[in-house]
Amino acid sequence: MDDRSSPGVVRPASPDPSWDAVILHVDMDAFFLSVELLERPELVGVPALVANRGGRSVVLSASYEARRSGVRSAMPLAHALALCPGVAVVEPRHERYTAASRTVMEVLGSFTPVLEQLSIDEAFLDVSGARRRLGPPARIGAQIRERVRERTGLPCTVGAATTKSVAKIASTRAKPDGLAVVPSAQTRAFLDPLPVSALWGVGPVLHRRLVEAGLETVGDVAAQSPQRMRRWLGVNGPVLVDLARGIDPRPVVPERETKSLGVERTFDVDVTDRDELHRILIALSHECAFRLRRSGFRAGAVTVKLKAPDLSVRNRTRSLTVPVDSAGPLAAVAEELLAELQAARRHPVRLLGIRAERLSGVDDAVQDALLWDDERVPADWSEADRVADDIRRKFPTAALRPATIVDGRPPPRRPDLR
DNA sequence: TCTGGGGTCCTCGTGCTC
DNA sequence: TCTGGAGCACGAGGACCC
Repeated sequence: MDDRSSPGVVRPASPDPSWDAVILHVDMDAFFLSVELLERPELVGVPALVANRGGRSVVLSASYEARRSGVRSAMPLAHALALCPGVAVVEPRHERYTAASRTVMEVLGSFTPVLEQLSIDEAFLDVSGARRRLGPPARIGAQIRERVRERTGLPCTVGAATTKSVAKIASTRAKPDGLAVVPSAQTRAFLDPLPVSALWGVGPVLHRRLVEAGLETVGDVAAQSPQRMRRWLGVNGPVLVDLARGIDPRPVVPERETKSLGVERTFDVDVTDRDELHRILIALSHECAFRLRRSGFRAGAVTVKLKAPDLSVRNRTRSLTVPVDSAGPLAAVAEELLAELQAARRHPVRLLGIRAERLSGVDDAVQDALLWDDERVPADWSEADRVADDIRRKFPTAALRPATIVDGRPPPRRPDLR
């Protein structure tokens, strides 16, 4: 979901674009909004965006008409409304996006099994094994765009190159609804004039450092010696030079291991009340635990995240002796961490989050638990959790919550925390 | 106009063990 | 017994991605 303009895009000059651009990057255009437009045709062609209506919400996805007014993803909604006063605001419906994403990935999987899903709306494909069957990468890219639109009604952009990094840059420059092919022979000519911010991994901080050092284009970085860049930027220095030269050995990896799983909430008004924070933390723990169980994971560590009104963030992590997937033990550790964070520095809370880390499969976790002596194993919450999960599956909209977070009941505070 | 939520990866400091 | 260095694990924080 990027809208940068597309100077420098190398498009196939002949019906047989280079055979070697076998890495394809497929990126859906303004994905969330495009899904909404399927049911809201009256918004086609007008400035529109997807965002929650909360006081501190940000733009999740914006139409290209809205982007012409300066609206961008991740921009505060208030800012977007000021830039584009008549813009239509659509509330997000994440279940629709997940379903659409599943269909898109099915389509992509029909072209090659070597498919790496990067996020809900983009993926890499390695089509080196599909060329004999389907033709050169440019033709495969065109077929993908056609098939995705047939099956879902959604537009997408495809970038093809010899590496993941260049394929991704190519699709970004070809948006929206485009196709760009960068054969190996044209890689340097394509990359050199681009701003250095086009490189994957160059965010605002590194961008500022590079520009201050006079390195404004990708070509500037490519001309540096890897040794000098290592001295300056550490191990990432030579990697950056390689990326700037179009060198990126990372393969397309079909399976990506989940490392952590978290839930966080930003409040419309900063929270100062301890009981309120306690209730929110319990609710977040239940949400996190539900997602752990649904994904078949247990957590080996818990992190609590606090954001202050000045936007500074602090985290605190604790390893668990036994991996868990129940809200009870998760919440108990989270409470301790929250108390420690607040003891170190107390302030109104803008955001509170909990993250389950060092994930293991349920079977691995059970094996681990057998090695521990009884008193180190947390109380068995699994039966209550299973019942709650069943109810949640049968009645997704039911408000099943622990008593501590039911409205109007003051939550009991654990005496040993603080 | 003012900065979400869900992630991954890396660096650095610290404490522990050998 | 003490000390210093190496190696490691862990925790905190930051940068980056979509």
